[in-house]
Amino acid sequence: MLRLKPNMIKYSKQTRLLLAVDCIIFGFDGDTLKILLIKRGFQPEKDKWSLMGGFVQPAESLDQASNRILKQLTGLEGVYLEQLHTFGNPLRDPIERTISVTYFALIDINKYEQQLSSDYHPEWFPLKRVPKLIFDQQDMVELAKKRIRYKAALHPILFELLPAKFTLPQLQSLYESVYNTTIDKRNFRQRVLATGLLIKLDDKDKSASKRGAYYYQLNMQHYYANFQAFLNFIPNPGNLL
Amino acid sequence: MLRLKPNMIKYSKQTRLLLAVDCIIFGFDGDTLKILLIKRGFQPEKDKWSLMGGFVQPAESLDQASNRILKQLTGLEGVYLEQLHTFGNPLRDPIERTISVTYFALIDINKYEQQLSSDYHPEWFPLKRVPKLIFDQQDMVELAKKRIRYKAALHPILFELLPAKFTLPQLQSLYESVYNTTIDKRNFRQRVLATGLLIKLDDKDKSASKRGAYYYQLNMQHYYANFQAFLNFIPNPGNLL
DNA sequence: TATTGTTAGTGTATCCTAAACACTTTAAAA
DNA sequence: TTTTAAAGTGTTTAGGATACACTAACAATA
Repeated sequence: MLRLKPNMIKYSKQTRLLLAVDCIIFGFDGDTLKILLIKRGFQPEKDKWSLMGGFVQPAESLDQASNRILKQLTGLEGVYLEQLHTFGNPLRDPIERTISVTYFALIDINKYEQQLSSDYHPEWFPLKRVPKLIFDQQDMVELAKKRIRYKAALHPILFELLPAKFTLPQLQSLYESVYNTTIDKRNFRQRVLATGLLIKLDDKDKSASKRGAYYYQLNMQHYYANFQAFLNFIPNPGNLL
Repeated sequence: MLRLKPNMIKYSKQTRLLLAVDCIIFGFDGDTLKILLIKRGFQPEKDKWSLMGGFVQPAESLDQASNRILKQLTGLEGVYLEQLHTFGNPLRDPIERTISVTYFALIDINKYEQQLSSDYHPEWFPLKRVPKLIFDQQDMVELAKKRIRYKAALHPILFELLPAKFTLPQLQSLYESVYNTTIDKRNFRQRVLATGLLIKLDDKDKSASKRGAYYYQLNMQHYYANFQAFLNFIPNPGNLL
């Protein structure tokens, strides 16, 4: 295959722009869906609440950049991270035009809490009480909320917010808080167990009740095989691939 | 509100990158779903089949850029255009790192055919016979195919591919070709008409049969109101907003 | 040790939507 | 008039979603 030296040709007349990645990081504390914000460390808007972000470096892909940024703040690797949308309004950053590729992350909030990332003064905010954010980051958060609801209605992504072992009451509470609704316990258990995605364990979580609730874990085989098909809203999901 | 002069502060140490928009343009000729490709007009890969694209200009947003590019090629404005994904692999363009924000467009192929855009030597290719494309554009097309199938299973976007007046056999043929399947005529009509989205007109299209098929048009009120809810795959779609 | 309080866990009847299924109508062309 | 090709139309059946209420476990307390 033909290889060209980097400087043989250039798109010399075109403008070059700054490119950043911003992460909307979701966590679930057992009760409320939250996002993780930091105090911005540099001008402009220094010390204002902001998403965790950073500039894309010359040798890294966008996925790599988002993983690096997420790790910087949370210490976590290999978590669920998905590209959301790219924001490119010319005036969105008052200093200099900057394109922002946004990603949303779903993390196990317990794993995070063991980490230290004090430089950024991070704080979890319930989705209903997100403070004013810089630039157009409000829009980014809104879009991420929509996307997570949309996607979770069709695919089993919410498990990414729970520990490896979780109980059905925990899972139900998660769904209820994502969709801001209540679900009948019996129907919920029936549907979720019918997917074959869960493996019942022998031990119980006794932290939330005297009786204790059985732990479950994901059947990872089924999880990957049925990720597209989860709640069967789409007929013949194979056709969509 | 505070206004800063452009040069007061700059993110001076960061690398700036080229930013392009590429459009995956879908059309339906009554039989097959197709995409519109051009012969690339400059180096590298001059004269190879390529998506229609262009660099983002300093004063335009990403949406504006995609609309400009789409109009350049097709002459069309106000068509369905949706941001798809941003591709930013460092080596995707061998000359110089270029970020590509992709959009997919759904156009009425008949409106297009009246336009002239000979500079680009554009050609329609059935989705199953797309030629080799430059860079990572093959991936872009694959992703766009997935997205259109995914989205059309939940929202009435496929109407954007048809003329304002269309027949039910045409619509069914469109769905069948998007999902590469066959659908029972009676069930299809029942479901589609039950949405209340279609208004039956008095005249018929006699081009495809002796008997002729009644024309329908969209009820635009319902169309916008029910865009999120179309086929009711998602319960309480209001919750998703 | 009996009672109370709180959460976990379970089954069935009903309804509604999706799927399967075949014949009649229309109108031009032969 | 007969033939041909596509348009148009209803009903039955099956399966999944929804509604719904009581029992079990266990610790704390009286």
